[in-house]
Amino acid sequence: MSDAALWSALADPHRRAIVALLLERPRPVGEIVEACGLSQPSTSKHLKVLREAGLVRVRQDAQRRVYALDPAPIAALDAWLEPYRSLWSSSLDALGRRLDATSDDTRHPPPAKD
Amino acid sequence: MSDAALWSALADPHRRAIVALLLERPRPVGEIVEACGLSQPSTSKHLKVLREAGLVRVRQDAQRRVYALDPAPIAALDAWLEPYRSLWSSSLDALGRRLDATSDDTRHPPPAKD
DNA sequence: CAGACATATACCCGTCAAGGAATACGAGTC
DNA sequence: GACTCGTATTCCTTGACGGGTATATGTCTG
Repeated sequence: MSDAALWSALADPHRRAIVALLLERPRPVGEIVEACGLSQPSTSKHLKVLREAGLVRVRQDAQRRVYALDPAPIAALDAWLEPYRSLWSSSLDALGRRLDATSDDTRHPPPAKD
Repeated sequence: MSDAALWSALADPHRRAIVALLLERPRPVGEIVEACGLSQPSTSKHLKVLREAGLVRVRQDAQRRVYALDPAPIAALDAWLEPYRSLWSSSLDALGRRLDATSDDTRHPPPAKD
């Protein structure tokens, strides 16, 4: 059920941008507004969607509300595509080019997979 | 083409169901229609969306069109959440570093994991 | 070639989500 | 308490999306 909320929350590019922003560090709303170039109300509404999907949590700091990423739903996504992982672990060679073309930003050194 | 198409394609639960069906084995349209209980045209439209997102490919077999899963876009999804994986794989460590990065502001909150 | 079958497309409609403007709410400050 | 700042919520409009019915396209069979 909340699975649907997770997917529809991440379906929006602005919200994925927000999630990416919060991956770097928690941020107050104003900072997010500036970063994604939307109006403040729109940003707040996106944050509400992310909040209700469980993707972010809020910490109140005076008048500011600092949003931070909650890893659990993204871990659920990882669990979702678990059954599909075998599809490309078997045909890894034919896939390397596609992966290279689509991955935008890999700031991580060789990851401890599995 | 873009990963926007991929996300919006997978945002729909019916399409995720179709993808799950095709994970088991390739299927002709009629079988998919029956399985997800939609009308044939609706199913065809969903299949078109999945096709344009690169998630499925078609093989023509007489009058039938057999749809099969293409693993590449799902692998791209896997690549997308690669930067997030550290959030739960080494949960405490990563969280600690993120909270530490917060104190670049003038204040520094206690690391209240709640 | 006609007719049956499998799938795709066109068209219409209801619903819903996203965006902006205005406004309300809450927390600090004096 | 009044004022200000930061954020959330409401109202409204618009455009995209999903579903269904009807129809077109293409393929096989006789």
